[in-house]
Amino acid sequence: MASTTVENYLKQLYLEQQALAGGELVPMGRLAAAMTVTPGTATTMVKALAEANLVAYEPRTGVRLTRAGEQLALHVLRRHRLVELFLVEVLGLDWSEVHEEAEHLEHAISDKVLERMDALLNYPAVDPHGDPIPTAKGKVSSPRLRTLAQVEPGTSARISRIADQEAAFLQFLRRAGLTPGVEVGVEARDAQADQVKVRLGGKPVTLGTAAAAKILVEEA
Amino acid sequence: MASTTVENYLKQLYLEQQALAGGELVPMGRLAAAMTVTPGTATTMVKALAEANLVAYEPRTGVRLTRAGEQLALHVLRRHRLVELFLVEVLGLDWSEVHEEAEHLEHAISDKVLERMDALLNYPAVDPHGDPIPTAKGKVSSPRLRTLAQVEPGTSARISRIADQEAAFLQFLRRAGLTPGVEVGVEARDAQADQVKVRLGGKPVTLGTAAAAKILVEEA
DNA sequence: ATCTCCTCTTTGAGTAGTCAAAGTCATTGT
DNA sequence: ACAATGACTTTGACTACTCAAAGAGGAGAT
Repeated sequence: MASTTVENYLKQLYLEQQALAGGELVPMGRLAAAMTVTPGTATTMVKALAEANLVAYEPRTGVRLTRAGEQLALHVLRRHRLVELFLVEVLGLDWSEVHEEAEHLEHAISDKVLERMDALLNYPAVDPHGDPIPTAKGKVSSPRLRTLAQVEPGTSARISRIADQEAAFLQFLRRAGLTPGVEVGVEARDAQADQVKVRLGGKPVTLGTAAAAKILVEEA
Repeated sequence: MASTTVENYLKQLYLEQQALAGGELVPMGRLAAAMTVTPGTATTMVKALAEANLVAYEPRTGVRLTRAGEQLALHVLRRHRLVELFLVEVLGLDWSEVHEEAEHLEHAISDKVLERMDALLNYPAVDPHGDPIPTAKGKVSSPRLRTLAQVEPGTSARISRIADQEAAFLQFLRRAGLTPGVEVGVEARDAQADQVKVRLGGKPVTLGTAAAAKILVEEA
């Protein structure tokens, strides 16, 4: 069985790979930063993961999950995201706090309990942040989404996913009403002022480009 | 924060202390057996716990929880038992399998989640096996109960608690209908044949003394 | 009174994960 | 072309937990 630590490395590696999009290798520095360990620690760990055939490692270049590693990572992610939704839907916790909780629970939940939660939640497709929940078989749907910063002014879009788990950011979004499912109209975009102006249900909201880039949308 | 390992030692020590009843020290051998580690490992660990003022340790005699250690143990036990009940009541798991699940979850649940579960379950007093759930403040009610093996033939009693978490034993009890809350009449007791005959709702059941001793009852 | 046995403790060693700091390598700028 | 820079790897060391095996202590049997 994979230890909690191994599960975390694989999960983080999966997320970094996604962030890189293309088939590139994840540089060690990124992985080390994501895991908040020193680079030496990441190197040591990755060598062990490569030994176990969970990753392919190119020294001084980077690292990538093998199929086996990816399956394991997706299983961890499935637990994480189902737990998050469960905490919100069943226990009534706030959107902004479930990520931290799930970070621990994802390693302690058996498959049996996981499938019960899945059934109780009626086999949901996405977690409270709009992130897709991998299936038990390890499949994820990941539609290509644009960010709110890329939407042409004058058009509107539906928020589908938040690409940041920071509690403070999520609390801001909830207060602003910028939650998955909500329809927003983009009014103006100003690269110089680093701003995007949107309108939701009549109310205007101004966001920095960096914040808008963390809000993924489907265009109408 | 106490590690998972430390939490388990404290919890097990609490349970062993209870089993001993009197104020005696728990011998190292018992603790080592309960933790399924070698005696040397238990000695090492107990010395570390004593250093942290969680236990009082008398070399070659035994070990006992300090007040601080007991509070921590009760907090772990509270998590364990609330989780068990939650798994049965909310996720519909079987009585016999929740102990194992809770064994892992008890270390991953935050206070916030715990209190939500407590509220959702309407502040229960006992877990699915009839074991009392300590309060958040660390109080436990432990009424003096007799075992089914001690009940006088001719009288009847109500099952209140099962002092064994073995899945196979619990499955047997469920099939036999010997679950907490059930009223049984004791018909005969035979020390020589090592048997207790009971009747529940008309049906007769015969148990060995050892099994009957693991069923705690309130007498009518 | 002492021998025996069993229980407990000590010692030496190993695994998993981590860091600090020294060493190596490739790229980048001149 | 080559020195400087920054990213990565290596090395040595530490913590937490564990076991196997050798050593010590005490309680009962003779």
